[in-house]
Amino acid sequence: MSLRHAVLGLIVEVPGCSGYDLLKIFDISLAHVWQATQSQIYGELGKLAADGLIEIASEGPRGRKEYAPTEAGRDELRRWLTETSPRRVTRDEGILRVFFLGSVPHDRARDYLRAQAVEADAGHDELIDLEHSLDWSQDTMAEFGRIALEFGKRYMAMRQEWAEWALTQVEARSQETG
Amino acid sequence: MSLRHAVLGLIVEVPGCSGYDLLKIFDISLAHVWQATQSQIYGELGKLAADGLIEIASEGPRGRKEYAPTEAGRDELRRWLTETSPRRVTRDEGILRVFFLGSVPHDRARDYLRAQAVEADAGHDELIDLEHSLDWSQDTMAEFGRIALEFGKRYMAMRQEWAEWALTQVEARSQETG
DNA sequence: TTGAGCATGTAACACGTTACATGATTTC
DNA sequence: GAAATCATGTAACGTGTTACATGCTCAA
Repeated sequence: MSLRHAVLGLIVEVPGCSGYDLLKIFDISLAHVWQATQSQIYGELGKLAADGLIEIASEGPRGRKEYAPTEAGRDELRRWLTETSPRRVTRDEGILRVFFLGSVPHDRARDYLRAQAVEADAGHDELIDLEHSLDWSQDTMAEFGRIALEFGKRYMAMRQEWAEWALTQVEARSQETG
Repeated sequence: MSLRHAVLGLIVEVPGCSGYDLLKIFDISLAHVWQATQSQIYGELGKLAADGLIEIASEGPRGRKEYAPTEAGRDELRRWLTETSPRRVTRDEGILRVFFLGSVPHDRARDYLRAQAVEADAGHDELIDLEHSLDWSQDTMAEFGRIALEFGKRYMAMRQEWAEWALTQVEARSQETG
């Protein structure tokens, strides 16, 4: 139930935010960590409110609903963080495809790995831009947000280096076999 | 539809394998790349066969069904690899939690990051064991399997280094604020 | 006044997880 | 003959995606 806790956590960290605000946070700050769609977010807000973990603190123009955590909600967030362990769910289509690159001509495999390197580089740039666009001095998530961002940067750099290394491996093999 | 292509790809690469064999391959070789459950695998095999991308090559004892790809199946695998791009779906509960570590006492946050470092190290060891247990000389996936494995090893190493760096950051901050 | 952006919600479908259910073969 | 392992399948439920549907407010 990570989406539930992602939404709950954001309501705790960003008080007074609405579903619409959350949507932007997911699209920008959490884009590389936990994706969520608009319908998931609104759905989860309704469930969290029904379960008494968050509540509508105020209503604004255009039907805007600003949420705040309840005490039960804060407790649940802490419980999740301290009494449960994250599970590692691994699904990486980019790497999955590598297993099957033997089914396509060598030059196609090389194209693929080159594209992977480019993608990783673009992802790295995206994170640098994000780093510059956020107002860290104001942000309650400043300390741990920076730590998560650093992970993203290292991840993208590693991925790019790996793809470039992989290219050298495939090219060496192409020479051998002709 | 990555699961579909993961199953199809394995039927192409490992001819004569059954659902049961596939299950083991997913649990061992693909554990860090694409998880799948038994019910997903059997379900997908049925759909792939119904769509004419694979077929039952022979039946063994205990109801065992050995599959082989059809020409349409091989074509579809190549089409997937060359004409579509992998999409990056990012969901990492371990990193998600980092965003909310400000909600728990500093020493709990440190415990969490320490556990992350230990987990990454264990994952690295698991991949080393896998590397030693596979018979690379016989394996049709040898070349690209090795490249994927190298990714896993770099990923785990990077993750461990990051968690250890994160710990130093949090510890420095603890000193400052008391 | 019109368009951009704010703001919420639902319905249908696809994908993934857990648990249940069954039975054959081999090995000790 | 009992246990381990091989082997397949389904049902119920939970999560995630896509598309649809609606309406308000503010600024140019």
